[in-house]
Amino acid sequence: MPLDLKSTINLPKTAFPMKANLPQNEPKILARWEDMRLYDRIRELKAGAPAYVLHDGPPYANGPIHLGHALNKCLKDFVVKSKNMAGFDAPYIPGWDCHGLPIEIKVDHQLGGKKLQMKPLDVRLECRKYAQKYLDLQRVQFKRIGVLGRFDKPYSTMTPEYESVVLATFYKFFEDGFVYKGLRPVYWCMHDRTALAEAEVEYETHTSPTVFVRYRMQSDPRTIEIPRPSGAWTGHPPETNPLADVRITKNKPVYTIIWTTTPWTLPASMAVAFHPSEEYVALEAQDAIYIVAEKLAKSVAEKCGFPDATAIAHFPGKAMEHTWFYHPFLPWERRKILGVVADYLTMDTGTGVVHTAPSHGAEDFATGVRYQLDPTCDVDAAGIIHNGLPEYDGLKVLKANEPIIELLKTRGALLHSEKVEHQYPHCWRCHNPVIFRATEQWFISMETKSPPKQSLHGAPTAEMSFRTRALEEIKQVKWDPAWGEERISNMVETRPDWCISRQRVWGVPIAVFACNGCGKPLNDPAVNRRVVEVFAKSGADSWYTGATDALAVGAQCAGCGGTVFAKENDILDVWFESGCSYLVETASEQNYPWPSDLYLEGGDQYRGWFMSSLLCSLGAHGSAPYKGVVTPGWTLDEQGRAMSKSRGTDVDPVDIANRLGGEIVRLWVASVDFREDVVGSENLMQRTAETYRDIRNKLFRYVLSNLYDFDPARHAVPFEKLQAVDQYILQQACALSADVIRWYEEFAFHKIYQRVNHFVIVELSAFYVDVIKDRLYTFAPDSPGRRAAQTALWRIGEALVRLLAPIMSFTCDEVWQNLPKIETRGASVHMAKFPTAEDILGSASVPKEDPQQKSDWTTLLSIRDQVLKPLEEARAQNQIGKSLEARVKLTASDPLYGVLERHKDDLRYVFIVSQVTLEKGSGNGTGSLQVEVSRADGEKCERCWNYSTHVGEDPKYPTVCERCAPVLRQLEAGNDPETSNN
RNA sequence: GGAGCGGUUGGGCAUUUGGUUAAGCCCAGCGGACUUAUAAUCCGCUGUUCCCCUGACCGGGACUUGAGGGUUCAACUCCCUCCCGCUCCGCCA
Repeated sequence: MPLDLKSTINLPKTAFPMKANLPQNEPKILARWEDMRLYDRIRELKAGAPAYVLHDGPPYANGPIHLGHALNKCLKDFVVKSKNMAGFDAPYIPGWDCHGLPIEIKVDHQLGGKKLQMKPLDVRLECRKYAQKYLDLQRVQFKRIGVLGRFDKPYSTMTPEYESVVLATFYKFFEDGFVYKGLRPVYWCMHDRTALAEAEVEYETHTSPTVFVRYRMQSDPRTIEIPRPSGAWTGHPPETNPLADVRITKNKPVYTIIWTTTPWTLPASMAVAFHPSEEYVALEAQDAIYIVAEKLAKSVAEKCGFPDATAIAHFPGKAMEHTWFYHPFLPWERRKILGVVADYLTMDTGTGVVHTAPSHGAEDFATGVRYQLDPTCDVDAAGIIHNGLPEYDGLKVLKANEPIIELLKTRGALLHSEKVEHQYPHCWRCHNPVIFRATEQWFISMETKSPPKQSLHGAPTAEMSFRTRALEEIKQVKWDPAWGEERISNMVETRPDWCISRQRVWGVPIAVFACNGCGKPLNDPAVNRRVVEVFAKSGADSWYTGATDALAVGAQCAGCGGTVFAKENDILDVWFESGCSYLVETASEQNYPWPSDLYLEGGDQYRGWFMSSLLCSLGAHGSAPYKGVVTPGWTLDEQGRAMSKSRGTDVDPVDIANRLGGEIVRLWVASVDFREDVVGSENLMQRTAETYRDIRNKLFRYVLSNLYDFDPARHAVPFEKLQAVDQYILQQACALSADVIRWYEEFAFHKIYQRVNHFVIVELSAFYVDVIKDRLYTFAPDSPGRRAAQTALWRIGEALVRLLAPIMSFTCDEVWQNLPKIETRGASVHMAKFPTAEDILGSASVPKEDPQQKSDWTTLLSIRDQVLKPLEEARAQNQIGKSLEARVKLTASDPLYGVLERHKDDLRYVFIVSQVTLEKGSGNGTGSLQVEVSRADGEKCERCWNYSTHVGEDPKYPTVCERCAPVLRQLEAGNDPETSNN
């Protein structure tokens, strides 16, 4: 009777496809999550659990997502999902930053000239549409790569609720006395008569005149103190003052020489700046002495026409601080020029000395603040100079250059002039050169002491400035990587007062009324509260409708007692808005903790969101809004350079999701060490897809395909009754699980990736699975040996599907649906918890690790390697083909022998050979091992392909071995495999 | 200017809290087994130079973690100097 032996083998069987078809299947899984309201159901499930809040930093809603977004969101998703599975209630509310200049510019472009005729309200409406369009697009894209969160109710900075909290936060600063209005230089377009932000400035080549101008020293050189702290300026006895000596003996006037490309700023010149620590020289020319930087002395002397001048004194720039100079053309009574030091001076061009016009440069302005220089701006919105000498008064700044150069000549102050081509800021819209111009802006002071009613960690703060308090708060936060603390501390230490006003339309207005009488801003808490209420109802647009006009009625100006007010037009810096995000979130989510547990954003946010969130929260709430801050690196291309769309080296995560799968993007994110800059490329995505296939097929598909007849409730074998190798692999899985769970806590996702990959490839696929195939396929379906192997596979599958769910969210949910049904299981893997040791081992009484067993298997695996090698040689000599054709003879001495003896029944399976004999060798204690390979004894069993000397002993089945014959008898007896107890 | 990262075998990614022989995985390459995970799976080889051995292979030994120093009984790991590559933030009179 020809028996179809193959049909009696328990071959793997599964509907879980090898090919994932992720681009097609992921959208279906997403639809299922949506239908079942997965996010909400997790929230319901977690109600009452300890909270863990990762607060989302809002991306800017002005384009499709790029790989940096994907990295950011996937990392957050890993954190949130793993926290949920670790037992926390970890919500995730995504947010969007919707106001601000980039959108307004884009909309301006779209509107073209039309904008000029439009009311602000209508422009705002257009901007809103634009932002909403990209919010919607990004939302779809984030979901596409598997990010799970409250996407149906995200936060957005352009909702009435959000806008009202922003305004309330501003008022809090305002009422607490941190806000002031003051002058500050900004980019200014004379043609469009408007302030420009940095993003609105384009650099174009421009030809400027450059002038070398001498400023005569007014101070008596003998009063100048020359410090010699470190001996760097030795060569002069400490008691003498070289400059004074020179002056006295030579009786020549002393000048310094400045260099500038903007002669028109000279009327606003208030100071000359020297670098404090660079070396300066006094050059003696024919009729004067000139002070310039030593490093530039030679080129200056040549250009200015005294090439033979000799250096008669050396001193650091610091020596010139607090000296006085005459202005080159303004009389002494009208303008006194102060000698100052500034460390931003460079020694590569010019003279090493610059003139300082506080109203026409950011650095100049900062220097001006330090030395209390006059910041008055005599240039009006159209760029016309006022209050000047007749030679240039009433001229536009660029037109004033030539007359001023002439004036310098007449006064004998001009030493040299030429034309130079350089990159100069231009207006993005009209392409005319822009200038720096000091205008009135709103500021939050970094130096204002906090009112006594506020406290910081319970300690009185009356004496601490806002800056100091911020620095103190920074210390309370766990910065990861740790250098972040130093970085943000440096920034807070050195940052100027926060300029929070913008002369723009698309944002939250600085909703303040100004007195018509004296111009003083009205700061009336009652009025402020009324405005917030209107904003909360109708949004910030209400500042531009009539809805808020009457709110100051009845108020009185604190300055002049006036009762008529006008509305301010400036809007708030968008960083102020996004900095309020956690204030907004905690205002609406009552059960949210303060501070949040984690902020996670790129390193560019130290200056941005990390800083503004810190300052806003400090002002409104008295402390930082985060306990921890994690910073991923930047995304680089394969050459290790910043990804660039123009260079074509950018990787589009949505494109990857559509071609390879969102899961591949996620797995890539998990594969990189995100704390450093990360490399992404098509190549790496392809490789990640390979890893994905390994995990999908070698792990999940293999597990599922061997559980088709396994019902855990009936068939699971207790740990004690598993075979040694099953116990071993489960204990390995247990160790893996502990590592993985710990690494989730540390956000060390790349370690999880590596470790899981290793487990799947090396421990499972290349070893365990190979070893148990004989049992799985050839043993009777319900035999204890087969059920034991199935139990191990099942427990591994149950463990890994949970452990990987935060990362491989799609696939794990797919696997979840295919695992044997058990009653306690939720509808999605994302509702489950991480496995415990008990879950994996199936027993609470089994130790997580068995040192004896572990060391035995370490030994056995190393012996396995030593056996595989001679098997390969035998194969090369055509002695055997498959390893089952072999018989292995081991001669070992202790301690190896002891290990082998303990596991002698397992050896043939571990080596996958038909027979193993073991002999004790000489050399006790040396652990020597000899391996001999020969052809297996007996004949090949047609069923299980092992070789046996007992093939054919059962006359009914002449071609099978002693293991297979009873199985066949049983099967043929029609025993239901499910109830058989072979 | 401020902050920071990286340099491991043909390519990519790991590991190394200073200590047994540093190298595991993937890819590419070469060779093989199996056709019972089958549009799969598994196994072996694959750093350099030099030395010993040999007819040749095989085998054995030494060397090797950007360069050079230092600390140490011991350095891939810690420190210093440097080279190369890169990033973010700021500045450019």
